[in-house]
Amino acid sequence: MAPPVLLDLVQQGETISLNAHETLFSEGDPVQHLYCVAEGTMVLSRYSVSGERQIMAFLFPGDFLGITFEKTFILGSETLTKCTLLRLDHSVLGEVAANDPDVWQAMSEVTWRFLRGSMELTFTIGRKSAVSRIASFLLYLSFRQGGFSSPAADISLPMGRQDIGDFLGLTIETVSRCFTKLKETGCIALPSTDRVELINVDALRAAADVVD
Amino acid sequence: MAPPVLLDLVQQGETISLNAHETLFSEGDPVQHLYCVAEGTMVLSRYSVSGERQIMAFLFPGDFLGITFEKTFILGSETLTKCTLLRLDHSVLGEVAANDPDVWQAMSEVTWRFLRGSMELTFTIGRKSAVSRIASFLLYLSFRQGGFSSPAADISLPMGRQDIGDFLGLTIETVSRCFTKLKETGCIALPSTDRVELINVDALRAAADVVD
DNA sequence: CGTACATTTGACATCCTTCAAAATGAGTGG
DNA sequence: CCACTCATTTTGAAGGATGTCAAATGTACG
Repeated sequence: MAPPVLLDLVQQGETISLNAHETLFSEGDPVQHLYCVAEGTMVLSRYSVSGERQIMAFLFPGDFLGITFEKTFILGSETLTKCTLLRLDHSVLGEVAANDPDVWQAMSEVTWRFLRGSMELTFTIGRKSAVSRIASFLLYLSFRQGGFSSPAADISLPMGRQDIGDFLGLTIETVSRCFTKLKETGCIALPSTDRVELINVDALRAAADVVD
Repeated sequence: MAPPVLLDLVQQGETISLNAHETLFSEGDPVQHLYCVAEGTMVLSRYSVSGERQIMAFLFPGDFLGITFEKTFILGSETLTKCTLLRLDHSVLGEVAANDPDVWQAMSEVTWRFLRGSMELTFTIGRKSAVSRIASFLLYLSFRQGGFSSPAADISLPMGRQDIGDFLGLTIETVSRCFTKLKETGCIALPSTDRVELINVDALRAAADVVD
């Protein structure tokens, strides 16, 4: 899934470790490194003046951070769990990219994947009810954790309810109520607070309004 | 604002004209051309299975369409007004880009600008009230129409209330009510249905929750 | 076992939507 | 130039979905 060219590159860099709920960089920090998540889960987010957080993306192993042509980060990044990351100096990336069009290609590919995700999120938040948003989110996690050919039926939730709410534009209470509702309607089971089993995927897809 | 390299390129192509409310391309169509809006206003949008429209961006003169590495469009495009566009075959773009890193650079720049806009929209829809969304939207138009150094105080609305609603995740009624509310609070004046005057920009900024 | 924190549930308020009707505005023919 | 018609916008009233506030339950960790 992740472009091999970039993986190769980033594996030449250093490995860094972070604990859960640490900040890797903040909005406005100068862009110095290209990162790749090796283990753990992170978020990219933006805060309003009043301190509200909008999570723009969840990042899982294989995802990149810092693929940008901006001088400063327009999003902040925090860990949700313990994480290990691969890090490459941006100047090195620049040098390599100047001589290797494949690197440009790969960077564009990653950027476009991110853009698609961003538009998907806009669509989800703009046009869907709370239950639909949660259902969509669970299907998204299912794909991310199992791959597109074999979506996972047993999902882990490395993020808390607050994080999910900050992603989908909902409050924790609403998130919780929607989980309960999906459980009651037989779409999912909740064996524990950080785990979801997809019981009836068709019904879940219908709830997410992605019927085809 | 628009990268000169791309403008030069696209000016070598053909000029096409469209009437108001025509479709330039639809979601899923093969990407064959790079377009640049010369005159008029357009939208990029996506439809849900139930036929609801989410507008992802408004396009004004100088904006590009079809800067993508995908084979097919992931968004559809429609005109709001009479438009003229400059069109360049994508194969030509590919050839030039292969030899000229400046073109890649410019394309990335445009992509990132679009991405920033997309995240701005996510933030607006996810975290703001109806009035805040409308206020933010008006400030956005003010910048687009006057430039960042001299935002316009007299704004034209080439889009209808439905379009604004489809952009901000609101109904036409709510959009209308918010306009009325902003008028009543002295932030704006509505000399006609497609025109807005910014009376009290500070108050509007406060309403938009972008105080700094 | 006990504390601290996250999640769930409940009751109520609020905002936005929905449905319906009135007002406004643009285009057309008399 | 004025009346007529159609589409769009505005306004009103009522309902519903989500947010807010508060309490209870559940879970992790010392």
